Amino acid sequence: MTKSAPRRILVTSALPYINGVKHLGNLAGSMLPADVYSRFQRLRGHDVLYICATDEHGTPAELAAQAANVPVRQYVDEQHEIQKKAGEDFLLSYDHFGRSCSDENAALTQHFAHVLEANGLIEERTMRQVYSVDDERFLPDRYVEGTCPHCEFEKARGDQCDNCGRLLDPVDLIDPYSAVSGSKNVEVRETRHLFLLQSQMQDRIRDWIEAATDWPPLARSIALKWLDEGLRDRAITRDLSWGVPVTNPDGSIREGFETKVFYVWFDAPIEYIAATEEWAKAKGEPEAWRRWWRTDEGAEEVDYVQFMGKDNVAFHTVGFPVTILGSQEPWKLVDRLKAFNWVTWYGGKFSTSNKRGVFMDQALDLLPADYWRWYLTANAPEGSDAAFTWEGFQSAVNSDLANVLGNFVNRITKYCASKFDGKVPEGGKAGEAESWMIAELETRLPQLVQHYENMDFRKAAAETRAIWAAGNEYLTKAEPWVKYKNDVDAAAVGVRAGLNLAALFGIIAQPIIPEAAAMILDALGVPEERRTLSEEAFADIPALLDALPRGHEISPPDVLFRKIEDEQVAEWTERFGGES
RNA sequence: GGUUCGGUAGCUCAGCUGGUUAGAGCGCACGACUCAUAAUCGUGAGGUCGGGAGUUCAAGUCUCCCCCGAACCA
Repeated sequence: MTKSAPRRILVTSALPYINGVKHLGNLAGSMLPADVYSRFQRLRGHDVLYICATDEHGTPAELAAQAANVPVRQYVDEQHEIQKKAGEDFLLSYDHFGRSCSDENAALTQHFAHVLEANGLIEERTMRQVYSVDDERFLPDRYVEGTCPHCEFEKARGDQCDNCGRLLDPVDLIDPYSAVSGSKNVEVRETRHLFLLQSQMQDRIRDWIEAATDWPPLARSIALKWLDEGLRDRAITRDLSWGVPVTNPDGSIREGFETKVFYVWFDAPIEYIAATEEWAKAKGEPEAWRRWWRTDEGAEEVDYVQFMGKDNVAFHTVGFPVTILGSQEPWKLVDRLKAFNWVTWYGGKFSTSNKRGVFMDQALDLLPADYWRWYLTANAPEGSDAAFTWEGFQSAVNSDLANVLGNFVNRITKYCASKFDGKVPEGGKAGEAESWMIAELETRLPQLVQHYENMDFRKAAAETRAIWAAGNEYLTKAEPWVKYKNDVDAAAVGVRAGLNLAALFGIIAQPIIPEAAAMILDALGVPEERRTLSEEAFADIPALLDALPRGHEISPPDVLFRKIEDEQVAEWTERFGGES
């Protein structure tokens, strides 16, 4: 048997913006699948580093702080803690949950800017931007509103007109006003900014993307589309106070940039690297991050997997790689990329600003994390947008978790407790029913592993469920309660296999529903070192049905999953406005 | 407007490079069982694979046109 060497796998999920607790759509489209994948690979025995962080810079953060009437720093501190807690409560197994406002990120962002400029990829240019006198600030495009020069729609945003759909330049708006304050006291001013000359990187990026043949179609097509349209040079600084200061290589503030910072678009992805530095420092090995990111220091052998919603694909396939490749330094680039569509909410989208949908903290007030994790994984928006419905959620929880898995564990452990003194029984010989079960596992377990490796999460969940369901079928075939009447040894085989199946079901459930899985495994007394999905663990499948030590004592767990009642669905539908 | 992705049983979805009677889960109907969270197991109900045309010995699976939906466009 070949024992494969542990791989080193770096996982990142798109950085949630600092502005408020994320909704279930955000969760399902990046953090959750990244977590499930990380857990799976750890259980395979690989060395996984899962990094995430809050994206804390930018105008929305400043304005939100202003609205809350607190200093920006305080606002982001508070919001970061809230999001960190929400992630922990959802059992997201980050190795580190960092912050893009860290010193590490500031230093690294400045470093990249210096290197890119030295390589001739950054230059200062003058641009014209709308300035709001009353707000005392330059307005980002979408914070300028006015009359569309094309269709005369009166509430066109500076970046695009919602009426005619045309892309706009905010300086072309008629009667512009500030969307921040409503003030019409705005004017166009000239301001100097750093531009990243993406156009010069066009060929390098195309070569790189065309070599990445195993990217999913969604990611590839988005990236190639951008390239086909031609990469544009882009301002990477903004007239703002909250962000990474623009410095010279010696650390002093760059002349003319005293009131400017880098644009979040530029510094946020760099935080993937910087957060790894934060992680390394926190664990007292300040250089440990380098072997994950520097290809000249060991990162060449790392598999780097990124998870994100489809809106982020362009930044990860084109924007960030321009920074990395343009630096001409040996940084790790993404190897595999998994993009998700949206979870929709009764015909529309989840929306943070409109408070549409269910948010992470609210969800956990209703039910434990595992319930949501299961539903959102089994119905992940992989192939297309996926509709969240309370009925679908109820059905997934009641049928898959309570009836198929929960009831299986319950029935076999209770029966063992009542007839075999709560001990894994001795005696008997495996027969036809066991052969059937083994054959099922021999085809299904490898498929399960393959689905995870392919990052097909819906299929992985479906296969997990099919294996659970096969356990119930097995018990029907083995029917120990019938055999018990005449042949206790024959019944013992079924109970023993059933208990071992329960253990196996807990083991394979761990990536998706870690809490319930742990309850099952604890109840059966499965030792930590056996809670693995490694190749060795699945090498001898017949042995899996007789793995628990005979005579070993088990205890039926408490109810693993409580069913969702129709009344609850009705109440939640009412409360969250689920019916449209 | 451009581009991309979808439109398959009541619902949610699988169906690589075209090839026997189009599949799964849920729901539904009927049956079985009783260890179990009225759980489980079995059987079934027969969907013009959005519409039209074409290529082919053969198309849900390729080509073209149309209709509907969604997303993206820095």
